[in-house]
Amino acid sequence: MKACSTAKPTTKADFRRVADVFKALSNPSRVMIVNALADGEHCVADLTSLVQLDISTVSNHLSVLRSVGIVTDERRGTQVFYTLRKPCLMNLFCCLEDFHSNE
Amino acid sequence: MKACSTAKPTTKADFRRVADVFKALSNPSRVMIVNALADGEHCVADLTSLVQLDISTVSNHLSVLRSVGIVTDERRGTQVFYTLRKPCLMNLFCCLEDFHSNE
DNA sequence: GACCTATTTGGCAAATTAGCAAAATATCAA
DNA sequence: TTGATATTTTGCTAATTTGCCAAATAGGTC
Repeated sequence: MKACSTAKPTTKADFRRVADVFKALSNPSRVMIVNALADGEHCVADLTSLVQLDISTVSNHLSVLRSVGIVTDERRGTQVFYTLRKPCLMNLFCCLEDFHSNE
Repeated sequence: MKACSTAKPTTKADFRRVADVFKALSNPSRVMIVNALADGEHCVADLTSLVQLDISTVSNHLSVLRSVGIVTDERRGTQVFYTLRKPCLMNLFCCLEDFHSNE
């Protein structure tokens, strides 16, 4: 409800950057991962058993999310834990949810 | 700030649907269009001169946005006016903006 | 060293992409 | 009906991107 604290995108580069973030979210498995991380951090193995893909594939998905700043990683021992860096994304999920059910 | 009124995505189809919406936003020109529509409706010709592409290309971009429910169209005379159907997207733009500038 | 977890790299086939041009459609007006 | 304007649809191209896995590599622990 509150206004933007910063300016809207204006330059070509701005729009590309925003688009890149959306592109990172344009894959079902990655959406699934983000959704899971909304409840708290998870290690790669956890996320792998969640999305049921090869661990290298999941690692690649995570690097896509990381590259646009959606998640952060933190190594703790032999494991790497991922955290959702932009919880505001979950509000978006709310906003989008009724897309399909809309008249 | 307020909680989700509906449930989070759970099924494979849910996640694909959400991902599809993001995919529609994964193109700079389409982001530009959505951004413009945030200020009010625009006809196709207006949007065409905004993004500087062939009108048929713009029309295709609009149909992508329409297909996932982000915009609606309304014919008025010979022109077709497009409206942003999910203003909540603009909140997201706010949320995303500082992605690149983040540490 | 052995062992576990995760990342990187390379490769592949398939799918998707953005764009334009030309043809088709729609609306209005003369 | 003819013509003008606005938009959409279709067909096509070339280029890019995709998701995935397997193998190799790296980092950490014991």
